[in-house]
Amino acid sequence: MDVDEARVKLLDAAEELFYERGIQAVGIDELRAGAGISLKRLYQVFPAKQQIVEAYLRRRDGRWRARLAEYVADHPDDPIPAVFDWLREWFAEPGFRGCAFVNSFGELGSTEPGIADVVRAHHAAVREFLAGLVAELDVTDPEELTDQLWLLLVGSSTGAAIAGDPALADRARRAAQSLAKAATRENSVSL
Amino acid sequence: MDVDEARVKLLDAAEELFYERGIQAVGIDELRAGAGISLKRLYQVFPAKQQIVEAYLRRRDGRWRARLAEYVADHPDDPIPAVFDWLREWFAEPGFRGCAFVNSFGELGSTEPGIADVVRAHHAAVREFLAGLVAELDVTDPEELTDQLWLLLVGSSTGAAIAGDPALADRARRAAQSLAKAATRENSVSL
DNA sequence: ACTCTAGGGGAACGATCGTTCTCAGGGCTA
DNA sequence: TAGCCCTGAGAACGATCGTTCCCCTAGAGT
Repeated sequence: MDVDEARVKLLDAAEELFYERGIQAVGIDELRAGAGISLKRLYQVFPAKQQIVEAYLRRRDGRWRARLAEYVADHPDDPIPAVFDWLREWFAEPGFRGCAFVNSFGELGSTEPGIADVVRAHHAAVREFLAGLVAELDVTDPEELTDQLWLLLVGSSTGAAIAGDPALADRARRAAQSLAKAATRENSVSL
Repeated sequence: MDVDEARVKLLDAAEELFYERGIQAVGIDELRAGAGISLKRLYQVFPAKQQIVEAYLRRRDGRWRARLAEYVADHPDDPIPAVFDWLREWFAEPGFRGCAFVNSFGELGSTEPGIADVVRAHHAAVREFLAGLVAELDVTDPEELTDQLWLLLVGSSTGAAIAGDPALADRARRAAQSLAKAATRENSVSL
């Protein structure tokens, strides 16, 4: 087992354990056991727990947005509703526990600036993705609609976790469509 | 200093410290020092930290909803926009760090069932409050609009904390108005 | 004035955490 | 085969946590 393989196994274990139970609730030794590596290897790959946390969040950011982008690319006719269709699938996955970045921010955002930075970067990137979808539409205020879609995405992720109701994605989906329709120049002109 | 006074001082310190830095990051001794009471008193009032946490969340739930309800009652002409006006004021307060319940849920929701229960109760109560406002309107699907307003509330609270932008309340406010208008029976009939 | 008791300050305890250190073993080269 | 270095397993360390215990003082009641 070389360093690269250990890194992958460690991040796999970190993702599973940190997301399920929170960051501070998972100890280094549990991480080591979950990854099936030795403590020496672990500290060789990441010299401190905080770096494991940030690497976990960064990898999850990339994978999460890639999955979303892939789903949306597969539904080019209705990209914005597709976002919320994909969210609904995500909400219904076993072990869904809300947005890992929101959770991490609530737990450590005020204590560990590095974590707060990763969380802000993730949400900025998600917002940029949504901005790309909005740019395809002819809306009077793209920034406004982008932020509103982002609010629905964040709200439904968090709300679905707390209420335990994946159907909130459908509520958000219809809200998004309604807002998008109201924002289109075509619509406001025709009225 | 009697027990009741110690309880109040303790919850005041708990609210300030837990909200600012997270629950696990604040130790019992820091809580004791912040409240200005002795360790003996502290354990006389609450026999365990977990009970302090739940009492803190319960008191915050009541106070937060009372402040919101009072503000909305003072603006009877536009109750739903008033919700988001009040949110904007809250977001702009120094030390705003998002929804205490969302943060606590992310930190300990999967580990401490008692905390998860308080968080769910808070959000259910907020939803009920919004449902009362929606009930004043003549909408075709009150449940749908209630959930959508709730998503905007949760999303803007969390989003404003992460993005550090109180103006997201305005985005949410206009989204809420747009959704409410689109949902009214009057509007759908006139089209 | 003497006793009794409640309360404050803070040491002590046991558990757990992140991190470092020790040591034995096993594959490599000479 | 002998020496060497890297690794794995896990003990050890120092810090910190929640909680309990001890000791001393101060004030009320007789």
